[in-house]
Amino acid sequence: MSFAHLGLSQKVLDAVTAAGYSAPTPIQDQAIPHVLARRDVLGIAQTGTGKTAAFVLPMLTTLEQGRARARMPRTLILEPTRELAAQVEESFIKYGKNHKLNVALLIGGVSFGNQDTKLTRGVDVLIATPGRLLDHTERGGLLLTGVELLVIDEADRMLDMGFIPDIERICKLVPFTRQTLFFTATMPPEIRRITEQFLHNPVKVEVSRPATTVEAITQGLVKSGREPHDKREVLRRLIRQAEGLKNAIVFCNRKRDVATLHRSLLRHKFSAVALHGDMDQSSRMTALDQFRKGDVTVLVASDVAARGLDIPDVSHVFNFDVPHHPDDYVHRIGRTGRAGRTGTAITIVTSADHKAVAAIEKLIGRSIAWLGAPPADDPAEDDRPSEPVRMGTRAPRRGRDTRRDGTVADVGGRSEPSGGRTDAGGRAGRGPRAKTAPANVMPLETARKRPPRDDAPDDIENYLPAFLLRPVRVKA
DNA sequence: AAAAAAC
Repeated sequence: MSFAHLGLSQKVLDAVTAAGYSAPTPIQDQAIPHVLARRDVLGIAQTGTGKTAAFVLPMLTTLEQGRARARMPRTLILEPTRELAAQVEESFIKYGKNHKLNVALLIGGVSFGNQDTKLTRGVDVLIATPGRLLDHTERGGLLLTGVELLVIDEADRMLDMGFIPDIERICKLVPFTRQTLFFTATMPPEIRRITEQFLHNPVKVEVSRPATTVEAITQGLVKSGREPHDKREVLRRLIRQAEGLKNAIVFCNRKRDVATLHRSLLRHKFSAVALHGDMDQSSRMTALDQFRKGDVTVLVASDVAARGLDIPDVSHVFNFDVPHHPDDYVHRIGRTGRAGRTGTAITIVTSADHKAVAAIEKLIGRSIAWLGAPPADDPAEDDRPSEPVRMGTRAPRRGRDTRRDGTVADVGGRSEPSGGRTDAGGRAGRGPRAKTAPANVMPLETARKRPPRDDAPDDIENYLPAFLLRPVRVKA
């Protein structure tokens, strides 16, 4: 089997050969001839199946005829996240190296100016996330009336993210006569409805999911205490003791936990970057780039990285938190064990997570083995700072973005050196510490018969000024 | 229960 019989142009075939590919994947084999025949395609496939090239290659061939007009893109590709959009752009650059096509990326978080200049020059391929695309159309800088081919990628994820109304709006802005390529990993009823509405007599192309949860990935569960610092310690041991660890993605459920864990890992001298949706776009790009190139070993990420991201050679996935939705588990661990390689996925489980684990095991239809807790690899290992904490000349500001532990809620993925900050886990949840109440306030626990919360603030917030405890007369 | 995406 080769690419030669699919009907692709010589320019495209040359680029494919130059990229080192010789045989099409099943989805490429099945979809490309139909795309070239200008049929609508409903592709049921996940990332890792070669889905992107299945539309990029025939699009390049088709676009060799004709020219783009100002502000009227010839083709439009919709992606749910900025990273996926950028990934598709890279694919066009790679396979379009023998073409002179204008490709524009319309995503949020970057300036309008450059995007607008490109649109004015005329683009053959427009790759966009829905929000920024609609923004451009509303400003009048973009007309979708010339779109000959529309690609809706990762449709089920768009649904999860609430993008379907946007997608419906966009579909109404492009000509009825366009060709539509629609890709989804699953077919929930809402997606089925959309396909009936927007596809005309589509060819259905379905490929089995790549070996994700089965043979390619070794899965395991590891017990941990519930406190974040317990989990961080378990994670560090897992990373240090992992066999054949080349690089790893660590997933957290929340963005701020991504930021905290990232800083903690840096403090412990791990080579790590963070990726989540509250980081500015250039930091997101840099982080992903450094991880892809192998400049850093660990990517700490939210679920923005769980689906679709193509990083072919991730040896380990660690779930710092058990994902709330079992589907997310499958997507997360699917970042490893790709492209015929094997991978390891280890999930840190606390006593609060057993229901979520049961839901995951039910979904994947098998139980996941419990691995023994990793032994301490260094007796001195604990969650304290690896060097004495030097306080800066100014006390850390306790503003909106600064938490009790002195860490900042989001550093935009920049690597902060370890000095000068207090340890994120140094005190977190270690139980009550000796109180030194200011003379004029009464300890809260004296005032109320309630033990201090584990995670209660250490300082003034833990005390109630005495005057507040005096009885107050309220007139009825 | 959270994340993602527009200024």
